[in-house]
Amino acid sequence: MSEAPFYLTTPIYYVNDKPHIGHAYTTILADVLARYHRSLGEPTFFLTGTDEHGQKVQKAATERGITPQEQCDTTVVRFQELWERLEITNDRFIRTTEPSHKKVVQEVLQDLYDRDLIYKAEYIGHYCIGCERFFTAKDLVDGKCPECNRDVAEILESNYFFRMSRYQDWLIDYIQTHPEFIQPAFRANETLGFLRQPLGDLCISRPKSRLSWGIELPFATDYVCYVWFDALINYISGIGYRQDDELFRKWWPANYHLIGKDILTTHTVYWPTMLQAMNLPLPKTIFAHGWWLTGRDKMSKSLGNVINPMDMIAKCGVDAFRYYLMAEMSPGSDASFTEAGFVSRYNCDLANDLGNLTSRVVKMVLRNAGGVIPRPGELNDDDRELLDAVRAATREMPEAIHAMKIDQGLDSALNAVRAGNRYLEKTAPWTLAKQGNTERLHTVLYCTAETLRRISVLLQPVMPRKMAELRRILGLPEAECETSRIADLADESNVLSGLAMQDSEGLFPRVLIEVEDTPAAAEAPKPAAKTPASQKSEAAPEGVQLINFADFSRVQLKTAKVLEAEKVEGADKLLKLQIDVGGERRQLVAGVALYYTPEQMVGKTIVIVSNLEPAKIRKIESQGMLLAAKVGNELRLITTDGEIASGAGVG
RNA sequence: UGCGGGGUGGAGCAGUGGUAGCUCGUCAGGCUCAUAACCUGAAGGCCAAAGGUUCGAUUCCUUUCCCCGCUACCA
Repeated sequence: MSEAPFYLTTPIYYVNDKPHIGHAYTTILADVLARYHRSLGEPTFFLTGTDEHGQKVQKAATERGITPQEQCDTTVVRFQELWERLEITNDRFIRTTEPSHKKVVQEVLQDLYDRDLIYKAEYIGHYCIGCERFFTAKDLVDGKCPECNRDVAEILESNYFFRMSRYQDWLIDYIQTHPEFIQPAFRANETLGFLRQPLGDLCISRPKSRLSWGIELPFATDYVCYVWFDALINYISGIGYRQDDELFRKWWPANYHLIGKDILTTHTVYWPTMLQAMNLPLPKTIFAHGWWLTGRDKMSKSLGNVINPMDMIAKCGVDAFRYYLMAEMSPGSDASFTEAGFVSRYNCDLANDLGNLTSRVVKMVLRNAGGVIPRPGELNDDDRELLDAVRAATREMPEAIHAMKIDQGLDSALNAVRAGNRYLEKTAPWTLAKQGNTERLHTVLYCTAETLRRISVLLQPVMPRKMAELRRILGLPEAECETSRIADLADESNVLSGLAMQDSEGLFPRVLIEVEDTPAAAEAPKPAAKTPASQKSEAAPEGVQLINFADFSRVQLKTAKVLEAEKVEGADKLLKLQIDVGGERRQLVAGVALYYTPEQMVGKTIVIVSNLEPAKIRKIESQGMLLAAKVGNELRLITTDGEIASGAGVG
């Protein structure tokens, strides 16, 4: 087997975040990969950790009246405990507040500064006193604070910049000549698309007056290092860069940086240019995975549809949770997380196929072979067919792992399990027992047990606890239960015969779906529990949602008279209207410019939604919405049949 | 509006320049060792649409339509 070292990382998670399924998925994926590579006999190093500097930590600490470091120390355990619970076997957990990391960051900064790769520049910033926040010119709306719409103060600010722009052409060339560098391939295209625009220099500092919780710039002690520059360096500071050369040389460059697709640019643009500036080789592959969706929406806290990993673990256990995440998503694309899908996969793959196969073998060995795994006789074609199916899975699993197609590897393993159930059906050991055909019976029981043993090895990286339990059931010595290596499966000597099989309550007991299961609801992806807002009405046919009168009454429709109308500068679909609503003057922005000229609008009586919350369109406030009928390329205003006072209620 | 992703049998998803595959579901049958499980068989797809490249495309190219995310001149 390969002796090449294998180094992989997850992003470091922001310590102030609450762990959610996105964190859990990335980390479990990394853990599964790490375990597989160890299982294949490769020296492996798996790094994860937390990003602990920045505004949010500082703010949270201030609110709680503790130091930022204390804030980090109390929140970091949320990740550490979850990883322990999820059986994560990272070799190191790096925190960006560790002295060793800070030292490395400072040395890198000093080195780049000495080589004129970091420089100081001044620019105008905009500060909102009310919000206590800075904005760039681009952020402002009508020259005002985008948050509170108040005036902002212009402040001359200085910061330090990394000369990222000079690496643009080099990076484009590198990405084009290294197809394995950014995976999946379409993410490389995305990065190249980003690089078609001129690449600016990267601001890497914040004045301490604005942000004090960070790593001090060694050449400018009134500044701290800002976000990514500090965080990205963890990938090398965590394995001994500028601390232990031998260690660093052993692991760098990384085989994989696993990331979510949301932080693609930082990893495929910022980080490579930083490494190039440091004269370090680039990681072999940056792999961006997709997101877990519930129904149609991205899982996010703001949508309130986060599935708490812990909830699902409580239901079926950590191993099943890991299995589901790995089997259900093809790494790279998005996938849906539904409770129904979870339970279905658990019952089908784990309970019915694997758990049940185990149970069948256990019961027959206990009943028909005195509880001891028997010695096989001559193998016939059926036996060889089964063992070949297992060998195929043993071959396909490493291929799948190296191609980052874990879902397919698991499918191969499950195919071997199904072959086991098929084999029992074909050889019918229960009949052999009745016939007293002991030799054949023993051979069949042995082959099935051996199949289970090998499958336990193939699936151990995904389900470490349950596969250890399976190995215990097979009577393997305790020392061999917790760890196993695919690399050892090449040796096919008979290790099971003579072992005392242990009875089992059931490896994966079936679970019942608790959710109410109308046929339609079972088919459609279920929204996660507790998403009242997204639940569509169930009575309405074909997606039309019925509302009751009370719902309708909430919408206030009124007549209005158009007083003035003008085109919105730089927008070809919008008109800005001044209207009269029963004596009240309002401004309204309407997307009707393609159908009505401003002159046509003036004097018209229109119908508006008068209690719609104001919104900004093209930075212009719109206080309501006019009604119009539209089909295809035609649009007609809704107006009244004859004159009526403006401000009249419509209903 | 722009960028990105996607449209494959009832559902969820793989996949490949050369007879279209998996899981679930459905229907029929079998078995009874087993976790109301397991096994066999069947039905069900012109791989979104139209062009093009090719000896040949679901797979490559172009255009169109639809869906999703972000975005936007939806409000």
